[in-house]
Amino acid sequence: MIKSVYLAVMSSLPTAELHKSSGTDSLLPIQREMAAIFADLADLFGNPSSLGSIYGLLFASPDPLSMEEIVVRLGISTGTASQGLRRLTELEAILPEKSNGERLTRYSARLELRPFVSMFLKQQLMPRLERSSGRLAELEGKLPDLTPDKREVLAIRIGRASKWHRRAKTFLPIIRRFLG
Amino acid sequence: MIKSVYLAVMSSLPTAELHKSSGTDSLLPIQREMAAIFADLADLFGNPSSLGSIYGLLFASPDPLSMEEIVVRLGISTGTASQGLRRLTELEAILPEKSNGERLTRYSARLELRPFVSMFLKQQLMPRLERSSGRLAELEGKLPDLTPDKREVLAIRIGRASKWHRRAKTFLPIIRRFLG
DNA sequence: GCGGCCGTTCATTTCATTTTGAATTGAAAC
DNA sequence: GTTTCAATTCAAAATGAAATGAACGGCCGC
Repeated sequence: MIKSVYLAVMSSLPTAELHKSSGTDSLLPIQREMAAIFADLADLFGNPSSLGSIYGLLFASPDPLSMEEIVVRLGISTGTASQGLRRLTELEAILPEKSNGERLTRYSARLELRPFVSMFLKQQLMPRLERSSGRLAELEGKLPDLTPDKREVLAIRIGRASKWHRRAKTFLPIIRRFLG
Repeated sequence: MIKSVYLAVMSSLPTAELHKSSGTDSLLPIQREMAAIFADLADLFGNPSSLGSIYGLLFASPDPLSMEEIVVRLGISTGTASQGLRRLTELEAILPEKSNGERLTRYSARLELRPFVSMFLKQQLMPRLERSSGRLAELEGKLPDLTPDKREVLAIRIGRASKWHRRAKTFLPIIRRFLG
């Protein structure tokens, strides 16, 4: 039924909430748009868009927000918020802060891009590239089964695919340094 | 029911097919593995894995294959094969060849990586980065609505996100040249 | 024309991923 | 010890992308 974060926020936010802390109102449209922008980017990189929404909201929040506030502002469920906050904390994309005297944890966005990119490359790209180049290497073991003419062709092709992998792997650290 | 390309090929390939052209048999395990490797890579980059399977099969085929042969060898439907072949042809990742005198088209893999990477960057990444940096720029127009203190914080943050985008966009052409 | 084979299309199905929300946990306050 | 409230868990529901396959279109040789 609810089709987007935009609609969710537009429709589900009680007026009371809007005015709880005056001066926050004018921030909402910006937070909403930022959440949407980061949601897009998140799924561009294969993450659930809710991750991006949460990060985007925090990115556009001068002050740390509690999970409750995030749930209300984005119109998402507590389950999604809880899991998203955990994941973002693991990625070191956000910072949980136990504020003095209060029970609840508030979260703020880390503004550096480096940990983000770094984690993505190290956790998503590298392992998969390693695995597929390993499989390519194993494939060479099957070459002796083939007739000589086919063996020659396949040897060349496997070699070429392996070269792609090597190039990609040398590139990752460079990207990491440049964006960090 | 059928859980993977591997199982599909293992279970659904009639023995008759296996022996139609002798000498091709020993190639099959390699083609199967190559299809699986490329299927993984395809979805790593956000493409349907069938695209990767088809390309991988052709990559491990010394001679061009017809759609029918692809369907049989991978155990996929004609619909999937047809769409996959069209897309791969558009991406210039494979080469369709109308062989002399025969009605059917045969396909072979282009072995260069460049068109692949190039198309991916140009068609997938660039447009989305452009769009989100556009949205960020528009966001600056909403800054005047805010109180001065919040305005200052948000201006800095939007500026930072914009910088990320600029960096990413300058990087893409470099990657393209390096991998091409 | 006609017949038959390639290939495409698209409504439907399948499947994996993401989200939900109610029940549960756990820890601080009293 | 009990109450309370933030936060987590997880089975079930919703979503959306991909695959299916039967119906369709069109081209080629005859």
